Amino acid sequence: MMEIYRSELSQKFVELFLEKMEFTEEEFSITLSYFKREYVPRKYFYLKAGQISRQRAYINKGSTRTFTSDEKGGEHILFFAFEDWWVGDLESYYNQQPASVNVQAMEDCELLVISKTDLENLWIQIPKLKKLFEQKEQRASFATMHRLQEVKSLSAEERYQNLLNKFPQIFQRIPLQYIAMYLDIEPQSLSRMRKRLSGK
Amino acid sequence: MMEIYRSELSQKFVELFLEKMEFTEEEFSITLSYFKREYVPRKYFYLKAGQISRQRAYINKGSTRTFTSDEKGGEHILFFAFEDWWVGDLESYYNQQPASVNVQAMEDCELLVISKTDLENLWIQIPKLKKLFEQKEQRASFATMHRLQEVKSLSAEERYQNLLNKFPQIFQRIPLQYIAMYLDIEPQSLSRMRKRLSGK
DNA sequence: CGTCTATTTGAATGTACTCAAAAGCGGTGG
DNA sequence: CCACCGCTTTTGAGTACATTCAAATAGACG
Repeated sequence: MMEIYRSELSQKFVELFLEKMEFTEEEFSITLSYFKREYVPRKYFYLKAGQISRQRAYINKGSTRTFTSDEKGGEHILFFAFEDWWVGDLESYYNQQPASVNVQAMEDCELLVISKTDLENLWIQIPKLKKLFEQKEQRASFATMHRLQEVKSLSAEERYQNLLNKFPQIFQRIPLQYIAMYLDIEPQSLSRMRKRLSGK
Repeated sequence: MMEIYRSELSQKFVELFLEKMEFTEEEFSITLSYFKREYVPRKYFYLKAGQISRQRAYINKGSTRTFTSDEKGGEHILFFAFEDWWVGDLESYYNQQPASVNVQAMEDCELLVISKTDLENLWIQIPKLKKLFEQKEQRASFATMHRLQEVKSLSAEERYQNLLNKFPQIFQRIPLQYIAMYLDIEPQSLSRMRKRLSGK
């Protein structure tokens, strides 16, 4: 049995349970015992559209992109995700239906995952855990709404500035062509835009 | 006390509680006693950005648009809503913070509303009611995700076709200029597009 | 019937796109 | 260590399509 050690966990993961949720050490170690580590090397997929998502995943290390493909081969990035984010397709998870999105590692990823059945057992043992996941889902839902509002009301240039404000290091971790997919413009256009704006 | 009579309710509202949720007649009449009617004439606002949403609203009759305004005065429609839909700003409702969206009647609306405090009391009396609202929230969350995916991956023309497929009667109920805001194109462009596509 | 607003049509403009090629960068193996 | 290869980013030029500005038509409502 591959146990997950405390020392290998991100500080945020420990905080989440011990501080924010006020778990006892025992509750935390029970919880931890249900999680498994999953490594996803750069460019590999954690989830492919069409598959059924049977687990929840926490990013302990690395980054991912969640994207859809259109029939013309174009890819459209809905979200990037970094350490301390949860990723997946919740609709696929809850309805056990094919996922509509892909989740691909942008850097080598170490995920902490828990299967649907394990999680359901676990929150019988520790009821307040259910609240935690409901909270996370609500936040994810609000984030999706914010993203929709952003996409609808801001120009590509404004969205680019927003992204840089939120993640100033983004270009160190995510290649330009993917940032272009996030903004829904061509890499050439992003390159020109970047040049134009950096001269200010 | 303005009681709401069964005969004034849309069939869907009755079905929702009596059939889908398997309420008893008593549970249903308790539930109904908490709801109030609210009339919103065409062009009036049910909710304005900046206000705090303190209730949930069910559209018994009419239609609304949920939209954001940008600093240049542009308006961007996130959703239209018709009979049997729930509208509002959930983030504002749950966090008691200013709403980021506007909800405006596109036709004279009759809403069935329940305040946050009433709903909280009600679902102590009838616990399964909480499940219902959680379900509705989850569906709303998935709908937001679908809309985001649509906005990102389809062209204005494809989104127009989608809209027509989902609501063939849309032009009978929603003026062209608002459909243009939904598609994020200018009314002139929609007019030309419509002409072009109708000739097929 | 007249006024106000919404929609349609026309023509000119601009911005992001496409196609194409050059430059930059990273990794591998000689 | 450097030379080569593949891939990413940048730059250039021409094009297409929605936008803007402007005006004409159509519809709604008193």
